[in-house]
Amino acid sequence: MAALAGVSISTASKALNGSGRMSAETRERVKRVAQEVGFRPNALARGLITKRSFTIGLLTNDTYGRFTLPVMAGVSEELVGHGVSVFLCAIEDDPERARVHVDAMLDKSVDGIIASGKRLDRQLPVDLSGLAVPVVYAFSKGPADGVTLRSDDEQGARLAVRCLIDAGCRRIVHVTGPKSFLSVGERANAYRAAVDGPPEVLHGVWSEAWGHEAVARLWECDGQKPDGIFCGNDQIARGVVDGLRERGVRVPDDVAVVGFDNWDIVAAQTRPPLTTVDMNLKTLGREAGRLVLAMSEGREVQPGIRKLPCSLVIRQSCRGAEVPA
Amino acid sequence: MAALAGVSISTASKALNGSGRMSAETRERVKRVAQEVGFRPNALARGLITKRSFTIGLLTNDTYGRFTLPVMAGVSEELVGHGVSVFLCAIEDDPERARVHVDAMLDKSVDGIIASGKRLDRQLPVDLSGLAVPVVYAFSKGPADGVTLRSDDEQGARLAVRCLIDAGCRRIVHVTGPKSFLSVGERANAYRAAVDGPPEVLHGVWSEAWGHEAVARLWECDGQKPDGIFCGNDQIARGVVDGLRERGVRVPDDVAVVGFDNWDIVAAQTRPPLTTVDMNLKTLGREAGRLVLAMSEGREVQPGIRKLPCSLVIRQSCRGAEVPA
DNA sequence: TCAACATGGGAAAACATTTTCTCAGATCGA
DNA sequence: TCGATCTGAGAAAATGTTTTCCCATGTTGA
Repeated sequence: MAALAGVSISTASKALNGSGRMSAETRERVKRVAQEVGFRPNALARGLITKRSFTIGLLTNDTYGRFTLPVMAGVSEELVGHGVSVFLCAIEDDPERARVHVDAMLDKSVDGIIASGKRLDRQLPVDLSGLAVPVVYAFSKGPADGVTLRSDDEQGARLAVRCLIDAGCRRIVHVTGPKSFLSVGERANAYRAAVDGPPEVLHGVWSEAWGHEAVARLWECDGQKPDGIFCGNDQIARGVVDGLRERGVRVPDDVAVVGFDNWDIVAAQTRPPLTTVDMNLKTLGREAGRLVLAMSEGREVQPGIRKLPCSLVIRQSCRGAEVPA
Repeated sequence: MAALAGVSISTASKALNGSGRMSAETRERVKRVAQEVGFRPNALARGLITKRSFTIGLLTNDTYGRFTLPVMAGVSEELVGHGVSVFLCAIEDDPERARVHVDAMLDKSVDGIIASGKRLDRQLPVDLSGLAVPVVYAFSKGPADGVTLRSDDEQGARLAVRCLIDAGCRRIVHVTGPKSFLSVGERANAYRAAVDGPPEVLHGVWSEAWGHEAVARLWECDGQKPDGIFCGNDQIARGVVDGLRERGVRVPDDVAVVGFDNWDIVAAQTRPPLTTVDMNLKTLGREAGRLVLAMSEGREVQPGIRKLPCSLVIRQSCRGAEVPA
């Protein structure tokens, strides 16, 4: 212990923490010695007395999917700089396992919990309200009086539609996922409001196959063909682009396409690579970390839903403002 | 505290931990009361004295990729049942951040560390040898005297080639990634040993585009065409399948294709869905959790590289034993 | 010169457990 | 009946910090 370098344990503690009273010289000396011997205070002992463990828990039911992965990375990155480590709790929609994880975290006196999921209109299979620790919901549904973070899907959809309009599209249709998803409804509403002509929304499932089929439906009926397609996610967009190519329709020259999610593996490998909406989930994770930290430090945080803006990643399936005027 | 129910604190502790001496009746009573009031010992205080925090750290530099995701889930699932929580440490190949994470974990007295990455021939950008806590390397390169867990890529490749042979293929080529990857060499070696005719290995990058190009090369030279293609990963396989379809070659009837990784989003959406090799990374994660737990409990674990078997997921691009004899 | 006060630093309590000691009473063998 | 052993349970130490007091000594003002 660094106290061997001149002062008592209590003085050393105060020196390192910037509390207590002592000469500037003593404080400096203690700090220097601590630095030299590489002293690191034991977080367990510290946590025992301060009631802060510098630890938070991240609950997620999305262990294979792509949504919470960037969220997790964002949380971890944001917090490590503050000395806070993150417990990863993978629950597979299993209430029992969730309970076990939450209990384990509470035993370890976590300073807060972030609940994260793969759908922002579904709750995790465990009730986190009434816990003694603060909870932040990130890309997951929370209670009405909770602190919730989510992407602004309407704004994202507007971005997509605007990009198509800027590219000169006059007849834009929306091919998207099941109506049961909240975000599907929101994106569709924003699409309807943003588009000039009469809106046309095709609902299906979140797959490439549905993208194919949607193209088939659009092209195999008579009537005017669209010159722009806004897709509910990148998988559908890929199916759409593939379907168009197979029909000899050129993307983006004949029809421009915009996706949603910026799922790199899909968006970048599509021919041509997809212009798509990015929900900035890593930023969302960082924000969740920031908020839960603030709450754990007793700072007041307004409950409610915070919508974080999406951004548009322009690749080649829609070139946006390169419109000829 | 449950000690209010008849006995002293020390007796209560001994009752709940099964240590010390007391009448069976007392022990039962304490346990029952603890259960009733929902008593949960404080892990910080316990860790302070027992030197076990029931906490391990998971270091990964693969925050977007698909490899450590299932590994992480496996670790978390395996350990939570033992009361152990897992610290998620996302380091982006950044030695500085890695250092910070490791320090934070050591401060919190983790019982062990699992180092996980996206390539099993690359070390994480931080030296974990000489730490006071046990380290397990999972899908990441470790030191020679370390405990390392990895997939058995040679066995996986044999599975793939055998499936093609069983499907009746006589001329099988291998389209794979860059030579610089250890696993590429291993899979190629196993392929060469398992195949009947003269081997042919095409190296490229890990992309669909390369799969396309490989098909172009194979079909645009004269000479015998392959009737089976073993691909280095699912993305290449998808490119190959798409390339074949565009040439009017039927899969699997004219040419059977097997991929590697079982990356669901790619393998299942390919037309036809890919038969592919699964590295069972979740199982690998569980095993890593098991090992690090054992080591943290002082049990002896043999250093060395443990290869875990791959399995074959049969979909439609190669139907295996449905060979007509 | 003396009380009042500021300054620097240490002693000890507190945190919630586990673990080692100790000790009174019961049991047992001779 | 007496020492020895066994049994059940509590007291106290220990874990590594932070924090609250407290006490010297020095300084200031009257």
